[in-house]
Amino acid sequence: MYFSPANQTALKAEPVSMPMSSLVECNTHDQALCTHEELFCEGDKVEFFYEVVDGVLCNYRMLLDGRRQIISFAHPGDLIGLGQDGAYRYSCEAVCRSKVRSISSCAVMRDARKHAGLGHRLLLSASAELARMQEHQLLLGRKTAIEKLASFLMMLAGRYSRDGTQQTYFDLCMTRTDIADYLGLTIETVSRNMTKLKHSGIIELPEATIVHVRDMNKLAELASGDEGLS
Amino acid sequence: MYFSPANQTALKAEPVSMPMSSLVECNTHDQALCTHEELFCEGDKVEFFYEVVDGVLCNYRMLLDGRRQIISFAHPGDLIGLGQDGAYRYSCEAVCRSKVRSISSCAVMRDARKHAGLGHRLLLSASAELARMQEHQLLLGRKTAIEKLASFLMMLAGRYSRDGTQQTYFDLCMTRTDIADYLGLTIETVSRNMTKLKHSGIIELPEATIVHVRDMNKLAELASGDEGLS
DNA sequence: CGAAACTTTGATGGTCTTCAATTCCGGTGG
DNA sequence: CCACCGGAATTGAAGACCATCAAAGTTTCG
Repeated sequence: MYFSPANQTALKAEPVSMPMSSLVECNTHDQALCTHEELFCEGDKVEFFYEVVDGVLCNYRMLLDGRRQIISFAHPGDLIGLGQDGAYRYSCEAVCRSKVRSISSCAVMRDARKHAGLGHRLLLSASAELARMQEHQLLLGRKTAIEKLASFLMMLAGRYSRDGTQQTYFDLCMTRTDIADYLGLTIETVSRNMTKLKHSGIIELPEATIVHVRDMNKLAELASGDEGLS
Repeated sequence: MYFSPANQTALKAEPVSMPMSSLVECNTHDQALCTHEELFCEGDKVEFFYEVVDGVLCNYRMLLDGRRQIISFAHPGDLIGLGQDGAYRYSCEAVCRSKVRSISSCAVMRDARKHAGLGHRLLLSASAELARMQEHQLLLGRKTAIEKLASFLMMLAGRYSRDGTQQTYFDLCMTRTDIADYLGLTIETVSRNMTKLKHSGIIELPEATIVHVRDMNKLAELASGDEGLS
């Protein structure tokens, strides 16, 4: 059986060749959101797609009793709202001050029929999304708390990468609650394991939401799940 | 906040209007697989897409130490292998005797550029897949063992539905190991909770892999997570 | 029939959750 | 400037749920 050398690769941001908005012939509208502001809600009618310009948003689903699962985070360049027909199947809110560009979903679907390029771009976006979700499912179903956290930090390091190299110093831009709801854990477990990573020298935490990765290899090992914390 | 009346709807098989194979101008090839036979492996070069003709297959990812997470099951009419570029990002094997129709992936991508219909069909397939995966993530991250199992049975009841109504009597077509690896549990936990469902009168188990749902409403309540087992 | 694979059931233990209290941090107003 | 406040994070103690280990029962199939 063959395993890709680095399971994390699928999590890296796929470089977006061109802003979506420039491929569609219609007006776009920029919108600023403050922390925890809702972009749309599960069940809302789909009228727009959104391209993240700045900040971070999260797509999430909830159970009736309030349990929440964050499906994915959307970073600058990411598209939000693809693959919906009719009504959104999840909610979306900003996890920090953010900016999005809204694009008429009708216009996109109309143009997708005419221009093969746009259709292809949509399919690529959907593919990237699928890959990230598969990685996330493996994490949710089979990784331990510390492996989940390590994987999460690796993902962010990849997402915030500049010219292909992972970032070792970045702002999480979110609370422990957001992290917990993404990893299927509680805030206490996230906090405890963050402390473990700190005490083992793998990361530093200048502030609660600012991470400095000191040992990316060890972090990657932990994330891949084939090694525990010594 | 709005919640769709039944969270399970997204899990129902989206009726496939037309077999994929009839939309592509190329030779197709039917292939029979026996239980646990591999269709392809993570890392393999993508040369074909597959349309399930009969049986059930599973897409899965593994960690180095053998932990396995089943990403999705593929039932008749489902497509396998979409959204890959270059190499498969997961492995695929038959969970029971199955038949698949292989279609050249090059031919599909070529035709997708020419025929808007095919491109649209692919996008729809990808959308349906995304919806199912979101549901699955909520399950993996936030549901209890019994809720997971109830959700799983609801999904199968929807997938095996005839003319829109859920099936109350069906064959799981898979072992406890497969179920456990799909739900992020162990076989023992699956077995214990299957017994709980049986003892509470919600289901009957004529055989280990054959389920007869006696109380679909109660099962749905359990699956939605807003009610425990009395 | 007999062996192997699968399932069920029991006993025990570990990981993560829950509940609770304290600390930390940013912002506000005295 | 500092006390005060509220939200977030951390830390501790106890408990629940699920995993692990082990053994017996069941089914399948040569």
